[in-house]
Amino acid sequence: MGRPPCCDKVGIKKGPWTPEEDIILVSYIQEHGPANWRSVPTNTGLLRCSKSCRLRWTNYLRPGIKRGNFTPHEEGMIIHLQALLGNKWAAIASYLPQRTDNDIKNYWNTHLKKKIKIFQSALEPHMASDSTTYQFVSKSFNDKRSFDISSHDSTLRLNQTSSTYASSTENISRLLEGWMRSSSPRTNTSLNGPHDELHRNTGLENNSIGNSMTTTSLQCYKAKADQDGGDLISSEELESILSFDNLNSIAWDKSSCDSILKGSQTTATDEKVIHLMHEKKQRSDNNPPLSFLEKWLLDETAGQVDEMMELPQIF
DNA sequence: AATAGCTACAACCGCCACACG
DNA sequence: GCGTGTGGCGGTTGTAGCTAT
Repeated sequence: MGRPPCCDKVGIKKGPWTPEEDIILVSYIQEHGPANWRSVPTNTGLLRCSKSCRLRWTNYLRPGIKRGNFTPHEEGMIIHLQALLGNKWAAIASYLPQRTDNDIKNYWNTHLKKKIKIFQSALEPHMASDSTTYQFVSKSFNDKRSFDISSHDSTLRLNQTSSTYASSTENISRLLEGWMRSSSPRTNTSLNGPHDELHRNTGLENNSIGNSMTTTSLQCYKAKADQDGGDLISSEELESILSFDNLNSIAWDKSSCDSILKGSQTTATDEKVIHLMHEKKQRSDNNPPLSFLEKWLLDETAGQVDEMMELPQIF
């Protein structure tokens, strides 16, 4: 016997919500809070299923939702995070608190995917065989420090970025937790949340960590290494962890890495991770400036492939 | 003016993970 | 440990509005 539907389909209204329905839903939630969705249709008399009520609230009626055009900054973040995380719209949305996952998903499908596709097709004939669109776009963003991060301070903290980007350590921890879950056998999760778990695993105190993505990578690495039994962590996994730092182009400064590790027991793998980070920085330093590509990607009116044909000149 | 095609986005569907009895 | 209910997520669809012919 299959699972019964979330609600009785008979007599359930579908399609666009009317303003009257919205008012009923909003006033109910204002009174009772956004919980126990199953009881919402019954208690409000709405001829909608609980799921529909929840979606209407989370995607449209919830306070603090920003509507309208995406800014170039938001667009850049979506492109970058999508390249990094894939179609994890909820995770991406956690970095844009004013946008819903549905909004971001729609925007990606209707605007950005197209741009990337055109970009990719224009690029393909001219790209070296080991280059990918992601790497290219990623480098482009990194080189431009496009998320308002100064390129001069090697110990940058995320609170120097705009208010919406990676604005909380919780967001970062959530992201890392997701990675931890998918890349290693499931372990007991913390009673106090993933952030606490990270602190426990790394042995580093919250106030000494700050919001540095570099630090976060190291935390993640150490937690992973601890889970796997010390230094049993592959270069590939390390690279994967370190790729988090592409999020905001935190500078790869060896001295800051050393200071981060100060106070915790330094192992051979610690040295390995620092070495890898150093190498990564050197590679990144050698990348040619690609800012015009970023401009093109972020340009609402872009779309002329002709301009892209200029690409080989810079390679 | 009519209509075919396209675009944007709200809403729906199905699946999954987790909590709970 | 198992079955069930619920909420969350990502993919897809439906449709209103716009544009081109």
